[in-house]
Amino acid sequence: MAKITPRSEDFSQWYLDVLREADMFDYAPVRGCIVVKPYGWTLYENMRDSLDKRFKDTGHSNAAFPLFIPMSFLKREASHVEGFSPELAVVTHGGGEELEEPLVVRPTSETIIGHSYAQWVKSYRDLPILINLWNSVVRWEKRTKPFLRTMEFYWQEGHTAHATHEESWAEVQQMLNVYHAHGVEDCAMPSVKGRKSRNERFAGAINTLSIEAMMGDRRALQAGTSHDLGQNFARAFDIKFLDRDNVEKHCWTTSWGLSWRFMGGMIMVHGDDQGLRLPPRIAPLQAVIVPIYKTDDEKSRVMEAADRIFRALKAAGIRVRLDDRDETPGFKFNDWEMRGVPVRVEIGPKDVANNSVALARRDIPGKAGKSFTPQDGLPEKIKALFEDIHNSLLRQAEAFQKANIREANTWDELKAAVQDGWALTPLLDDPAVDARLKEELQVTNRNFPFDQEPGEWTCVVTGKPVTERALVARAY
RNA sequence: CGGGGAAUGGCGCAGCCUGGCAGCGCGCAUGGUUUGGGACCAUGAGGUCCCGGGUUCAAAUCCCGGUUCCCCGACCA
Repeated sequence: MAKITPRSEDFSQWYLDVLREADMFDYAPVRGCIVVKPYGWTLYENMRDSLDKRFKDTGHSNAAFPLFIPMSFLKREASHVEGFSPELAVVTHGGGEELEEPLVVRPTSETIIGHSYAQWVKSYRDLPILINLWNSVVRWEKRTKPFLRTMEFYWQEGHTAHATHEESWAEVQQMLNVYHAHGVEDCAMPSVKGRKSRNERFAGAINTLSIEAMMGDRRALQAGTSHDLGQNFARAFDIKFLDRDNVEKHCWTTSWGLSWRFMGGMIMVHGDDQGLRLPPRIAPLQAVIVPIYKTDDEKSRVMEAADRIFRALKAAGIRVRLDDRDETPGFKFNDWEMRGVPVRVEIGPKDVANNSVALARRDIPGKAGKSFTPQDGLPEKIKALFEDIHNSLLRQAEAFQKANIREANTWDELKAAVQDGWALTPLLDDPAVDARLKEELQVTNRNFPFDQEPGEWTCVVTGKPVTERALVARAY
């Protein structure tokens, strides 16, 4: 009864099968848009909440800005409008009448934020402004895939304004680190921090940083980006302040975003042929209890114990469900495995007699992941198991990533390396170089990783001397 | 937006070529037997055959137009 296509057979189909079987989403009647079902949305909420806490911890506050942006706002920053115009949704009519000025459905909020910041900032005392938005944006995509690329997507966008470039640049780096830590610590998802090539920069930025994660099919996913906007938007929107030296100056602004694509990425990193494997810290359900019985007498004894355990786990703060559905245990095992629940607690008549339970961990399939343990101290044991599972998922993902990044110091080595993995290769930061990678190898420069030894290298495309290497891969 | 595939009950599909009662498996409902890795039997419910037009005595089937999904390319988080 193979409901899920094996990953090795067709990774893309596997991804869609998993989302369906885990009850994450529905297709919507609108092209490129999706309905997120409770299980999928709860997962998103958990990721959102853990990220939101990190934003608050670094001094940011949430706010809300309009969905509609006057077309003229977008046009104020030349490269910004040039970058986004092909994918804008534009409202031309309202209340039955044609609008004097079309309204753009926000593809991102830099411009309308800029308008407000210009009013809010008068003095260096007003800085920095550290604001984050949780919202959805619309980009008219040609080709979509649930969570990874949808026309409307939910995300957060941070927008900050600073008095100096030193300070804004520190913010840009800090938020990239926040994204990376969220991946590693909340989602057990490793990624590579680095600088995007000029060609891959955000429209209107002077520098863009990214974290790149390796999916289960070895393709790269840009999981989060952080932009140094320099003074481009400050100039376009007149965000100026009077500094200590009584000189009027333009602000330095940043923006940084992470979308529900990250969730799709996490699924593609951890999932296996049985379905989802969710990291405990963000899983909608961390544990599920499956009662096992034959007779009514057994049922009453088992359910009594199962309910007691359920209450104990819940009281300990564990997100747990007692699965009392009228299904066979085997069905429930498979069902919760598809949904990626990290820990399963099985309790049957023998366990009631022995004051024990069977614990099964999702990260280790089959009997190998099963163990019998006393009921006493179960909440603590399960919490410890969560840590184990988190670390095990992280280690597996890290090992996979490491094993599939190869050094390539010549064009031929690059060509070979990107067939089934990533290449770390000396590359000149030049749009023409990026273009050639795309044309000839269907790969892109993901980023120039920060964590590398500077050296004397020769660009594999141009033969020119370079001091750093880039990660090159096929990407989502 | 270019090339290729597809849309039939909740899910997966057959039927289409060669027009003639809309089917199968899973799921769902009810009853019974079951239950430590996707149980079984019986009975039953559930359909604008993606949408619109055309051809025909008759269209899931043929023709035209459109929508959506999947895969491969160009663009993006």
